[in-house]
Amino acid sequence: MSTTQERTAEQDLPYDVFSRACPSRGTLEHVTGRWGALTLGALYQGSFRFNELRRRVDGVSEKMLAQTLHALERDGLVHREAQPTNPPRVDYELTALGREVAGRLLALIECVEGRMDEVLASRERYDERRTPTA
Amino acid sequence: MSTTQERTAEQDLPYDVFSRACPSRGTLEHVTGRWGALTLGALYQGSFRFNELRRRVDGVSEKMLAQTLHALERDGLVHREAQPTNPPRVDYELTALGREVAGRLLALIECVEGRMDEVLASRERYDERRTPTA
DNA sequence: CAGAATCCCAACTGATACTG
DNA sequence: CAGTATCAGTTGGGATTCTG
Repeated sequence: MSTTQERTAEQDLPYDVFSRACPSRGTLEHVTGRWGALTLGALYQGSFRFNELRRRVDGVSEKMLAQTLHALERDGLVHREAQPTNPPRVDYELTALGREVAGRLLALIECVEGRMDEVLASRERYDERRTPTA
Repeated sequence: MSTTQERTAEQDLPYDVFSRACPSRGTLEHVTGRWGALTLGALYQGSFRFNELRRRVDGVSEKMLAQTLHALERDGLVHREAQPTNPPRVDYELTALGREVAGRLLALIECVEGRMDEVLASRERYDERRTPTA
């Protein structure tokens, strides 16, 4: 083990997502994953029931939404409020922490959406360049 | 077209990532995907060669890094500068667009990293609650 | 060094069906 | 309504090998 601690002079946060073993990687994936991101984005608008969310997040399956909500709840980003009525009613909403994270996420999403024209144009150029002219 | 435009009072961007068919979803996934996010984050620090990036993004395989860089280059977020020398030298850096996106992404990453203690605490509480006391 | 190509397993994902 | 359980198809992703 001659591994010298190659500190890359970034910052001194206790967690470093660039490191393979950091737990923040897992959370980041829950947040940025396909359904995690959209779910957080949807919940930024308010409180919703399970099937309301399913409709808002177009294309998500029951299974994936449940799984996503579990992960986000476990990470403390989403609060699950279940009423023991019949039929059952369960509401999901962001926690304070979740709202913070979702805010940054929304900023990112809006940034990407706002620049999609550039992205699409770039793609065309890229594909053209590679297309065999023959 | 009897579909009533349920405008959820969001904004009038031409792209809506919440919609299944929107191309912004794909780009968002390139950006937020496991390796996409870390790669953009790493490139925010400067220009790097292929293997330098591999070292910075701990755990990424050659294949995934190449694949990730292709997608980001195609989307116009990363610029690839290849010098026809021998041995070859290729540098990757963010485009102006890429820098913008990466900036928001970094804000998100730092937010998550800075709150990991809360996340970890939440996880413990959650797991405890579910653990059969038996 | 910078990558492309191949192989292959594991994980993600989506229907479907079922339960409280 | 709010999920869980199961199964099958697709993709993700790592290790290895090969090329310019």
